[in-house]
Amino acid sequence: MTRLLRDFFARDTLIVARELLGQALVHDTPDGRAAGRVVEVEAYTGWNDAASHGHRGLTPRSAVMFGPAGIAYVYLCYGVHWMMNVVARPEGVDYPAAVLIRALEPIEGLHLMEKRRMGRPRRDWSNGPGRLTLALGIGKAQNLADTAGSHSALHWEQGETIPDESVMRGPRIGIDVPEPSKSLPWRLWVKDNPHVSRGR
DNA sequence: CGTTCGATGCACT
DNA sequence: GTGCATCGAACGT
Repeated sequence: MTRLLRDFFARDTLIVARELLGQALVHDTPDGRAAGRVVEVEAYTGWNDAASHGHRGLTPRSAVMFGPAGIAYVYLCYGVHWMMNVVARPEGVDYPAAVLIRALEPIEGLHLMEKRRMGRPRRDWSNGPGRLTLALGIGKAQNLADTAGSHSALHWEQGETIPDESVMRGPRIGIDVPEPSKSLPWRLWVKDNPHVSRGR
């Protein structure tokens, strides 16, 4: 198994988002290991991205998006759901950027994932940003974790390469559209994969 | 199948 | 005080 290290994340945000498709997100916990293949992501990047938490400048919450690539940005949404991002940006630039992980295909620790998802059907274990964090046991404690460290409990392992013809792109989900930047096609997913989120 | 709507914590104004 | 990068229960087809 080959881990994805700093160099992978220290590149253009859209390149990282594209290449994250097909890679494995792995979390080792006292309960065991659980892992899923990335099948859906969203990029949030740059000063002009009005949908990005970094858009309004550096705040206590968004500071991580201005920091080193490979660090996890985990935050609570709607008071209920934890969302996981990974900081992705070339070195030597100063804008905020991260990739939101929106859906995984379960590949390891299936028993553990089923337990964490309380017996729901397998297809619903990790087909949404708030669901995959439950399935992998990711929460507040993983915010600021270094996913690119060579011994990190939360990390990435090299998976399959998704061919260009299987990569679909469209507007990001759950954001209002008035600002032009919000309709950018920065949601990427694997074509026809049943574990992609439904989107509302 | 589909749609609606309440839950819920916290960063930010 | 306001507004979310959502989910799942509950209801109507």
